[in-house]
Amino acid sequence: MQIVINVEGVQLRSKLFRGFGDPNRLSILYSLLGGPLTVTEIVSATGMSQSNTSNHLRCLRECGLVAAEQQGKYVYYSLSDDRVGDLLALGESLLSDAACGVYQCTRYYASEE
Amino acid sequence: MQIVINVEGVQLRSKLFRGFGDPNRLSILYSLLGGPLTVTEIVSATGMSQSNTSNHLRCLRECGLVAAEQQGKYVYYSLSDDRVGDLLALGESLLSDAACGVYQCTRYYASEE
DNA sequence: TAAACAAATCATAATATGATGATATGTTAA
DNA sequence: TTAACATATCATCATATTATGATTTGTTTA
Repeated sequence: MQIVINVEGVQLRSKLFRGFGDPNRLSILYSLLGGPLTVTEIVSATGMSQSNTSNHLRCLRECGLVAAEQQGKYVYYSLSDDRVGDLLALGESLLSDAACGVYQCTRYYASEE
Repeated sequence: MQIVINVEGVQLRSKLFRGFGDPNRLSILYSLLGGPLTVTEIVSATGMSQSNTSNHLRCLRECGLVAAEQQGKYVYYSLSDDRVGDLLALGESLLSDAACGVYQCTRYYASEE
């Protein structure tokens, strides 16, 4: 099997995964697994600042991972597709496997010394 | 459904996805879908420099997404787990859905103006 | 052991990303 | 229309990430 994807295609795909690749965005996605939440609810669920939450929500929204719907003075956010949850679950599965070395990876967010 | 994950757990999970979140690393992973390759083969398959390839391979290796095996003067790299390919496939599925807005996302690797 | 090739590492510079505080916009209800 | 609250945006700074060229380490074969 040989799969060839052009440069543009790879960038597109990496953008999708990068949506999941930040702790704060991932916190937001996890918080939405239970159903739609307002921004204020996401703020209190994640402990992030309002501004930071809004910035990351924009990223997630632009990348199509979450959907926003205004209701009165609230904006409800939700996962845009079941497969977003599926991807999270598959990540869980990979991580829970002892063979996966992510625990030892010190490349990101880890004190190197 | 309510899922609570501590800060450490979220960082761990985001590290996993960040492995997929770079165009060059993703190119490497795609090149390995067809089976194990040596570093030199990956270099020519992806067009990346040897040094850059090696750097990203280290990242992927430390995060447990690929496995390395020395054979003579070559080091063969391969996907460490079928679920790595599954994750790529799930990403494909999400992307192929018109509802997904990744195409419009200009946050990364896109000329804004 | 020396040459030739494969792969990894290192220091550095350029760039991308993320967090913050201040501010602006939008919505409801008094 | 004003006050109060919800959300988004902006400019800026600190930091993380990436790519590069030079160098080093490791392996095989002559």
